[in-house]
Amino acid sequence: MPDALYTFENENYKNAYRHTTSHILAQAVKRLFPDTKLAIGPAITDGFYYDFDAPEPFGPEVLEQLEAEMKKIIKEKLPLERFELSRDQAVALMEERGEPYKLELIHDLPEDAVISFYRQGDFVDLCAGPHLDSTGRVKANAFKLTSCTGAYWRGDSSKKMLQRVYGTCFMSKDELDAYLERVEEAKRRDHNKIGRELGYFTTVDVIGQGLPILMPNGARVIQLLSRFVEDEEQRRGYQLTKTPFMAKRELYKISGHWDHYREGMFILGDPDDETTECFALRPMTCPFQYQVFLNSMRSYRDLPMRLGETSTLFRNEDSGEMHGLIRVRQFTISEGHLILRPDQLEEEFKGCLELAKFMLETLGLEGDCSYRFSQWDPNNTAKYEGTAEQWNAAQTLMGKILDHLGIDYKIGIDEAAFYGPKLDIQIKNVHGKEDTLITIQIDMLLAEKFGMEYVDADGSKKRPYIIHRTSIGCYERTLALLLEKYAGALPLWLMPEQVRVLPITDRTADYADQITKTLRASGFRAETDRRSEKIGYKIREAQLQKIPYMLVLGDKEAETNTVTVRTRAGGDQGAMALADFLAAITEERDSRAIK
RNA sequence: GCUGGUAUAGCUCAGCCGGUAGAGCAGCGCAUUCGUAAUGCGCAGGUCGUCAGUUCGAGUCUGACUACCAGCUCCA
Repeated sequence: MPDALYTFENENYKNAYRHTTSHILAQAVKRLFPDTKLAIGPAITDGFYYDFDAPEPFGPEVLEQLEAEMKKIIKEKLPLERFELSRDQAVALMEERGEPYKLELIHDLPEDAVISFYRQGDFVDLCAGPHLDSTGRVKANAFKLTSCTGAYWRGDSSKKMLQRVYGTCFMSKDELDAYLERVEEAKRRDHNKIGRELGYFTTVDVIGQGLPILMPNGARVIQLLSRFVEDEEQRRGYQLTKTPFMAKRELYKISGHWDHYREGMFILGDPDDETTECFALRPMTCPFQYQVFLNSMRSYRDLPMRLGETSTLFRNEDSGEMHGLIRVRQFTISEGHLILRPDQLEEEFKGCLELAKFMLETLGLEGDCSYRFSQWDPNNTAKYEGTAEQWNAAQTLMGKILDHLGIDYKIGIDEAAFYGPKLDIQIKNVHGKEDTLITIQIDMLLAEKFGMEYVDADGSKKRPYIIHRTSIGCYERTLALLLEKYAGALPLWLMPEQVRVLPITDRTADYADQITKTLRASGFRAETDRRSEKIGYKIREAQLQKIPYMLVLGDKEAETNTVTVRTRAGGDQGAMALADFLAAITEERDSRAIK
């Protein structure tokens, strides 16, 4: 039998190994805290977890005690034995052992399901398996319990919150250490850390949760990104709009937001008093941009109408949801709506996708993204507008387009917008948590609600289709992911400060200023560091700030009218004529090169 | 919203059993004029997140609130 069978290269073996470790954890918990009830404990991407209903939450000290107990269980080399029971026997066993969560799981199994258990010593768990044959197979020095947090039973926030213990395990201590080091390295790139340290954003208690202040560096990057998007959209036939940040409640009643999204909106006024005016800050741009289309009678010749807006939105997220720049209550998005004839849908959808891909490629993020076809949940229709027929039609159409375009996607049930299915472009942050960066949505419902129509070639009035889309997503989130991707060393064209000019002595400070002036005249963001500090000190500071280019200027350079170039990644590059340096960085900037 | 954790100078962190606040870095001043990741000396900087409570006395103990972090749930 090939050795690879019993390594982590074998996905099945890895999962069985980690799943068995989770059982060892559960056994340790039962030994130390016998009143604890068991929920579930699967293997996951980076390890495993087990959910418990424990009388007391597990703190860090308890995790250490549990690790010690787990080592004992490993040493005992307990064999894992599988056995099957009839439904009645299974229920009786779990009742006897006092495991209400397991009883609920058994109850939900299909009538004809095989009900299997695994036993290791005094510990028995309802489990489909598979497992290793002995607890002794798990390496006692290559596992770690990483955290304990809350998690809802069955992922349902209306159900009880349990204690979830996360852990990881490998087949050697070296692999465990390497994994833990990777996690630490990822944390060092966390935008929430470096974004604050490097002056991209901050938060302030008195302003409130989810309302970050963009500092000069962050504001600059977002300005550069939004200019880039607006120019690119203009090139691709978009018209620019600028619509209000708020509207009367009546607008949201038409769009359906009042019924489906009220909890997510900031409302100004008493929403229940119909005798007074009530406003709400906009959580989306759609109903506002539709007014542009509605402004006059539209011909089939006017379509497609592509509307773009750098649009600030407000969403009243629950208090625990905010995270750095990734999840906030006010954000600005590259929003747009395309109003179309049905025959234009596929072509325009493709155009939106090409634009999104162009943006992602330019930023260097494309390789980190995955696609999700977000559909409604036919069992949860209250969340959605429209009929099953309308949803099926929209989703079938979208599925066809995605297949034509050869998009490799996974399906997300109950992930749709309330008005239609979405293609979400997903990306993971440094913690491995996935968020939507870009979304393209087909909407066959709102045009009807707003009475949008165009006059077709035969003179009859027709209902247009609408695509909702972003091209680069929302700027705050995109900035966060860029900071993480590049650990703060953004591509030259996006760097808030592109060149730092460093005179070695006061004698060359004026020459340095002259160079800075020339660079600025060519549109570069450059600063002179005129302080009376040693060159090593100035370089260190510029390096820590990830400045792409440093120009080190001493008497030699001033005399020969040259600049000595240092790059943040490559160190000293030697002396050259300013014109040559300028030509090189102009090319790098204008091509939006990723270095 | 839920679970757990955290909150001391701009930043990173000390501060014991409750007795009135400490360091390094950053900042400012002076000296230094230096060739590729930290020059030296000095100065200044804090209603210990906020509000209550216990106590002769609270950074330290208790409660509520606010914000931040991780996870859950929810979402761009």
